[in-house]
Amino acid sequence: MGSLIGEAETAEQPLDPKPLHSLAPMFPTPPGYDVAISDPPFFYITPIQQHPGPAAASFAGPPPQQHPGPAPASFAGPSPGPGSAVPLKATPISAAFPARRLKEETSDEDYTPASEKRKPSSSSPKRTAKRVRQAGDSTAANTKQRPIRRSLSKELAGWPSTSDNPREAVEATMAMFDSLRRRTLQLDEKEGLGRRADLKASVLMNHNNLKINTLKTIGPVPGVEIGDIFFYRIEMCIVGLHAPSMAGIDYLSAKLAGRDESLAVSIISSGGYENVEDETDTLVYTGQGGNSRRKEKHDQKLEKGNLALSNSASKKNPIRVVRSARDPFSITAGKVYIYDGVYRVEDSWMDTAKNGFSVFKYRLRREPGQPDGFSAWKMTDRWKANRATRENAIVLDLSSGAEILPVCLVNEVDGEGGPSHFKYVTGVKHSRPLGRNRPLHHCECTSVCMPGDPNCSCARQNGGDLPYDLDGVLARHVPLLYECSRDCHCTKNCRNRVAQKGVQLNFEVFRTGERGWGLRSWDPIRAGAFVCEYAGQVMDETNMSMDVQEDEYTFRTTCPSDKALRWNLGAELLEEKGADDATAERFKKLPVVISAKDAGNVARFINHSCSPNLLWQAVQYDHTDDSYPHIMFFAMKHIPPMTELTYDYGIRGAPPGLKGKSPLACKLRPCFCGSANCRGSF
DNA sequence: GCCAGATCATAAGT
DNA sequence: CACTTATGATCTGG
Repeated sequence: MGSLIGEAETAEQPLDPKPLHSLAPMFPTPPGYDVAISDPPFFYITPIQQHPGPAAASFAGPPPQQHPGPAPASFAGPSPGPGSAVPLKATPISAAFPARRLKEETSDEDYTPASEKRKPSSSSPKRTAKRVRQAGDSTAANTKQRPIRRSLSKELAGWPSTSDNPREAVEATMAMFDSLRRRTLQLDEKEGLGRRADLKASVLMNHNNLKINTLKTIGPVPGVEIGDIFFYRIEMCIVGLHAPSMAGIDYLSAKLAGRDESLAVSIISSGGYENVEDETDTLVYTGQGGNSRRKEKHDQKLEKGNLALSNSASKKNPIRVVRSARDPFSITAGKVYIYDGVYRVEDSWMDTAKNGFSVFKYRLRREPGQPDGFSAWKMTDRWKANRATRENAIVLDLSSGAEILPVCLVNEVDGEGGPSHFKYVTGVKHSRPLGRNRPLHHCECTSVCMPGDPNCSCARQNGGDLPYDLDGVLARHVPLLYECSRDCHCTKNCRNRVAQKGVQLNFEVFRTGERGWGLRSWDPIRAGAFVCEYAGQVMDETNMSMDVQEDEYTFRTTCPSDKALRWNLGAELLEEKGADDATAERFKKLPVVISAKDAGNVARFINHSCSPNLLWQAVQYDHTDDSYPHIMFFAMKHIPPMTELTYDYGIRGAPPGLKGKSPLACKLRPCFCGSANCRGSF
């Protein structure tokens, strides 16, 4: 077997000295395939697609350069004209489901929720804090598909295309996927069929042509940046970073590559094999196969991904590498995948695994000059293990012990010694007692609240859904969210107690370039995860006199931004009713104003961005005056460690179309968020 | 009570 | 079409 590798290397030796781009024009284009060549070292190859959605039609070269060749035009087919690149216009979602009906064919009419089919014998559900799962799900129930009736065409007008702005397209695609996934999970759990919502969301994406970058590429994928994180393998398929849903090695087959050899394009090091992960610029990767949990173990063969990697060892083409880590906030041993840029195979050999069978080994070296990816994780891991190792720290705990985890204060930019004095508090203080005359809402659930329990009054208060999943991830942005209160009979482990438990992240307040102090986290934050509350003094706006200076430490609700409203897009598409519920009308402007000038928490350092990664969610649990809820921040997208946290401050003063305008028409401040769609001021 | 391994259904490719 | 690849969630046994 070892000689096979040797042969492959020897056979390719004559070609080696040439860089890939000089080889590229020599690739013949097989019938039925288009090969487009851009500047080195990237080229794009695809079979001609039957569904020439804009993803294929408008596919451009790696940013910022545009695709030079005429090849993309040949993908176009009946593609929409410029400016109308909406894949779903021609594809109503009714075509999307049922994705694949299994044997017991059911129509939407005779669809019965599994909860109604449950056997009486299984009526004693296991209720533990950790394994909260509806008992009695049958295999038959698991084959059911949730019907989706709405057409996507209306909602997806203006859907970003990869050619307009690849980054925006990737973010929108990720947001859509996770919104579909979270809502699918929330709905399925109620019926006891909450399995693999990630795959269900992916099928929906696929059948609506919502996947992007479907052409396999060598080198970077447009819009996917080094350091981007993913919480499911399937998320990387959807944005074209790594096509196989399971296999760790993605490659261009010989036929697709238009040559006599396959080439590896992407690998995922997910901990299933004995890979060497210590270094951040090299990786020793084990080939695939022979490791099945279901069948007998055997020697690895030089085929498929292994063969492609061996070919890449002699071709030296760039290979995207995804590393993985344990998700620190998942109670079910979830993983985080981190895109770490491109590597090249340096060496390959055969080895014997611990189980005695032979495996292929590949040493890959990271291309120099790329931004930090996985190495940032190693850095934050070190700081978490020993906070004193944080360089340029001014204060190791800005909260002076008020938070569960210390808040570091660092300045790597200038000579500022720290923010002006304030008192660190973790909650809000009201100037008058609130809703004392009404009893707190509460449920009678024993142990923990369960999805689908018709007797849980907290679920009823939240429109029949528990708002969070088992990991505390928010399913949807809602006008007002009710967590379980101190009068609820459930335990502190109930999944409906999330934001009330306070901050669980390792934060640091840091000096930004142009925006004063900012906030970021040493931990990864997944979309929907709770970040922090806006703490401070709650002001009564009606009594607020004009001379009360509104400053940078004042939180004021505005109508949620478009981005925050569109966070629910996927969820709305799963509803049988219209998606128009999610308009600004549902989110009334609240009178609550919070000043963090004299007293506050980390939230007072969160800067504005027109392209934010946080949204605020009104949450109630400790009083009954719904005009003055807690203001809780949640992640709108997956946020890698050390990324500045921002939210959209909204348009202050009297934005057009908004009634009940603020009496404090305050001066607009210039915006330095630097995003592509920056409004310029806020 | 915890963890490794078993079990199960699954997507997207060859 | 059969087969491979291995995930993610839960279940089971030591």
